[in-house]
Amino acid sequence: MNNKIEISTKEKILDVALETIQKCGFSEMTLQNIAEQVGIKKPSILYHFPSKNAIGVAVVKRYHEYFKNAMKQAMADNTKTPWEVLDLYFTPFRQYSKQADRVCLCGVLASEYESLPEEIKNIVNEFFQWHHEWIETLLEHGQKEKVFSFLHSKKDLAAMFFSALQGGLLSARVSNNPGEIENIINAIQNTLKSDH
Amino acid sequence: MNNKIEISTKEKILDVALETIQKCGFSEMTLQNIAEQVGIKKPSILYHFPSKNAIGVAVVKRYHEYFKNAMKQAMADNTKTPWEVLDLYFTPFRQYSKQADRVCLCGVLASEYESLPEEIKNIVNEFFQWHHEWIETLLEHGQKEKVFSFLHSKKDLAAMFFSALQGGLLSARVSNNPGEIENIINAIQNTLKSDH
DNA sequence: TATTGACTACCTAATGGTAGGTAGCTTACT
DNA sequence: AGTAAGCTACCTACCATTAGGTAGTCAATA
Repeated sequence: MNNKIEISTKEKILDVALETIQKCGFSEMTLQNIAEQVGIKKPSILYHFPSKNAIGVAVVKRYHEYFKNAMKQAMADNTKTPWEVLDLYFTPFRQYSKQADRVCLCGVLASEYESLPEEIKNIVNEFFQWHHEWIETLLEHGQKEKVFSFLHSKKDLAAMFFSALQGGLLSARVSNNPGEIENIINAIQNTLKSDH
Repeated sequence: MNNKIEISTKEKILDVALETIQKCGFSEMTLQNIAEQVGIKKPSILYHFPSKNAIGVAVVKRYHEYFKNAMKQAMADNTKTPWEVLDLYFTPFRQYSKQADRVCLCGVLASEYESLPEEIKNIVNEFFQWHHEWIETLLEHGQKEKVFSFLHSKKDLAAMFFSALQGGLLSARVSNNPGEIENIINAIQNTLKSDH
């Protein structure tokens, strides 16, 4: 019996690719580098994926799906308060920030947007849209249940919160201050308690 | 007499380099591309700058100086209210957003931070720090003069505002919605009017 | 024995950068 | 004033390296 969880080469490639893009961007991600980190030779990468772009597409799709699934679960759980759901939403941002040198994948891709292949652009676009809408939905939910209280439009707030998280990760890394994302999270939470 | 404002080749190189980085990132900026856009050949670029990295350094320095000077002027002008100074601060963000395909130079560089030469990292770091501090100073100033009113700590707010602007530019470009930065600006302004 | 997953060897294009040369303008000296 | 030296701003030609990607091979496995 093999107790180890076998991670397929394909998954390993995606893991390494994700990390590389989060650290240095898509255009700095090279097949050679991935190969070395995975422990195989460059052409073997192209056995698992037809091209570099295809790796990019797979990474972003998987990333996006992760968020969607995690939040779908959180929303489905009726025992969770909006505050708890919100906190769960912060989790990956907190995690990446803690690693200090990683930021949101789609934040990076948004930075090099104009040079991305069309297919990746589209997923990044969907990612941004989905997050805006999801936050808006959560705000609405929390407002109805009278746990969130805020003054501005849900749309403006959702835009600001998501943008602040994206920018916050960048700022935390540049300043080498992983705790900075907590400042952002504090500010977001306080904005939703503006009934004093 | 020559009425035309002569832009030196050196300045032209920096202009093109700035635009390219804002659109596609530092690692996508190539000497070949710059040369074509400036209208000279690749090796001539290296007559004006010793290396690609040196171009990067010069671009970021100039960019940072621009902000510092503009805000120094605005602060020195005593006829300007904090609201007006804040609005002036938003100007470049509005401008880049309007062009739809450009975002903040240092936002992009923050995205590819881990692959940047040390010298550029340092300036980007300074840039972020300067903006955080500058916003904090403005908030303090506006609070003292009782034109801004807000609930959270100045530090948290400054972090959130700056990060939101950075992220907002990314979001606006990805969503192809230049107006999105206005949502962010609205949310920021409203947060400073929380006395109702 | 057919398939899977890796390999070696190689290709073309593009990258940052170098070497060496040249037309045209300034400056300095006789 | 004429000319020689030197500088400026560009050029062509080239180099080593690396990029993504291809062709063909080989060994283990099911």
